[in-house]
Amino acid sequence: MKRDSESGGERRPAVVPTISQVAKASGVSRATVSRAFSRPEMLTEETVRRVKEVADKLGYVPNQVARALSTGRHGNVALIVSDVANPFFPPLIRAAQLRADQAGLCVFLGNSDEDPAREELLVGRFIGQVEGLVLASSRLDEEHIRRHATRRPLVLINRDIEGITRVLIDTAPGVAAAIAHLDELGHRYIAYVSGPTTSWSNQQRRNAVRREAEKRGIKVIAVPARPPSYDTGRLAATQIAASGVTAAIAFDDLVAQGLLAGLAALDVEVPKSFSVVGCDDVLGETTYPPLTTVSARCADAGDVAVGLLLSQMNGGVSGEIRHKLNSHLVIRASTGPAPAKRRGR
Amino acid sequence: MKRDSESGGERRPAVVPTISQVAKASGVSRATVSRAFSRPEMLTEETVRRVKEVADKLGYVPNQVARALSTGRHGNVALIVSDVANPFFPPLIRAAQLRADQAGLCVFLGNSDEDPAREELLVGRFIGQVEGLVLASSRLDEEHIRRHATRRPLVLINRDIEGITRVLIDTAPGVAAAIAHLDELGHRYIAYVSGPTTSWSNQQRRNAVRREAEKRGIKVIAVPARPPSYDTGRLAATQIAASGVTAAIAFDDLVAQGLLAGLAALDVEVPKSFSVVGCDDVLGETTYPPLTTVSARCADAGDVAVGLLLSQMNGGVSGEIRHKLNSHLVIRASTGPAPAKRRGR
DNA sequence: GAATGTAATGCAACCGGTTGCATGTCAAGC
DNA sequence: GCTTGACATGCAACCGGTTGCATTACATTC
Repeated sequence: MKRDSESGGERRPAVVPTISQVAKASGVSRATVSRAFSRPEMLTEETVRRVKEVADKLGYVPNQVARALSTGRHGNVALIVSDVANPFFPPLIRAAQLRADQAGLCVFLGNSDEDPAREELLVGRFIGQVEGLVLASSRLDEEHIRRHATRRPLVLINRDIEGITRVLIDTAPGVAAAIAHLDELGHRYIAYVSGPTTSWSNQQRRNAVRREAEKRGIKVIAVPARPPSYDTGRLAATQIAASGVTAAIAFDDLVAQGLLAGLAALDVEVPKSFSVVGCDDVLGETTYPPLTTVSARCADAGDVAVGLLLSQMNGGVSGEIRHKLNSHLVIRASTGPAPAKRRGR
Repeated sequence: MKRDSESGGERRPAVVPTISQVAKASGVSRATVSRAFSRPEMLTEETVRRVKEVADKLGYVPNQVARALSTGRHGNVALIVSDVANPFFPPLIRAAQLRADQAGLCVFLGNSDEDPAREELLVGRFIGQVEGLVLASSRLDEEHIRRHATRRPLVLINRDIEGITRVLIDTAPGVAAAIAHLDELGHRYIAYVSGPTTSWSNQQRRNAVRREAEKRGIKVIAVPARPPSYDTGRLAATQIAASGVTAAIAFDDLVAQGLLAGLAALDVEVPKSFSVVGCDDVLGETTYPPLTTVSARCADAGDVAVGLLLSQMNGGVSGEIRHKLNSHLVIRASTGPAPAKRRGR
């Protein structure tokens, strides 16, 4: 009763009851109250019931910070990404959140803005209050990452460092399928619109394109779009249209989308006279025309990474884990038969 | 010297030195070490220098959790959004992060998935370890929000509750400008493609459309797209094309983009025979054709919200704040003169 | 040279939980 | 009836910082 706030007064922040108040009010020791919440099996059912009842009435809720101080378990994890605003990340973030939520964990989000120094700063701020870290597309150098990994369980996404748990989105199969798809459509001369040279993903994609094209006797040229974005993709259109290729595979969907726009501006019709393939499948059907792309399951990466982190936090996994996520080609409407006049160049 | 890790051994998690170890190593009391970091002006320069030097050598870094326990300042804030994956939010999140970073704060991100119960759960988990909260497009009922606001500084985005600090993206001016723009182009009969009825933004936009259209003698019909998304926008195209209107204003860019796709599928040319206006300006020029839209400065909302939160956390602001962010129309290529045959319906 | 004031540092309690160990209670076993 | 053990609970130290107050050292003033 006394807790019902009368309409009107009561402006100061409602004071949160502590374990001591619950102890006094229910006539037991602080230790017993603590155990009623964290180790109820040690107590009589009756005691637990009584304590919880009193706690409820008082509005008591255990203080996470205090608990963390004595146990070292904060119930928090950190997720650091290179750019929240890149459409690749939101689904990943969302999935990671979901998984963490299910485990009752809170997640800190960090945005490194592609800057290693910033990323290092964030790790420093987080590491004291989290039980584990996920670094997505980390730009830190290997030495730093290794050091952090000795302090806390740490999982990498799309970064391949031996000895550290990592989940890698393996776009090679999807890219290979894309080349095969273009081959079947009669394209014999294509372009790879490449992303950041330091990016693991870009290296992997570029290599997959080269390998598969060579196998099929398809000629490939590389055209840069750096940093990868809608704008750089659009700018690449001129060079690509002039090169004589009949199709292009872009580093990611954003670049592909820019390329579509650039081609449209040059009156190159897609897919009638030119084919475009994206990568990541983060734009769905929202491009015009809907983009044929390598679906990279970026959401799964977030989910799996947090899952691995959890098992590392609990079990203390033995041995390193290198989790590969598969990819596949999604065919939409931006690819079509190579135009006759250009076929075989 | 003894701390230099020999290359080789040393596999166990590097133990973090505590204030006591620094105290012993530098021959001062724990209190002095503490002050060297949090109140250096109380100490001799010489002492501060010595202590910090030792601390550096040991790799000491103050434990945030312990500090929070005794001071109540955790250095954390929480940001809860209704859907990370909605393109409206990433720029907002990014800006909020940036602002928090500058203040040395860590940010928890929560994703309510449009579910009030989930949102409530998240708030409960966060509130014990943050100094303040930002709720963007909160789906909680007013009573809950008020209660949380008594416990911690709290700022709302796009939610208008009297007495609680809030930042509102005022799209009315931009929407009015859009109607004026359509009016000038000769459109006399248009559609509003509406979003969630419970959304403050939707109510505001719908009202602005009605008011301005009425003022200009333009006839408006409402067509729902719920939940607002690319798909519902696309589906709305049929009904809209059949209605005889010559232009549509969509609840947000995503819906507008879907509408563009739907119209294209019906062979309705935009902007030649139909005009489309979006809202939020989160897609930039990436649609085809580039979308005329009401630019809503969603990034600013994140920045301002955290700014207000900070001042509330520090100063304890007096009086309520209702911060409005302006909007303006960005004209791109999805709007054009009303087709003659339809003009004047 | 003693009294006074001020600045630098130390002592110890405190924040709100957790947990190893000691204590107390009660029932079963001999 | 006394020993033994299992179980429930309490005591008190601890996690790693912060901070009010006491103490010490030193400079200033008369």
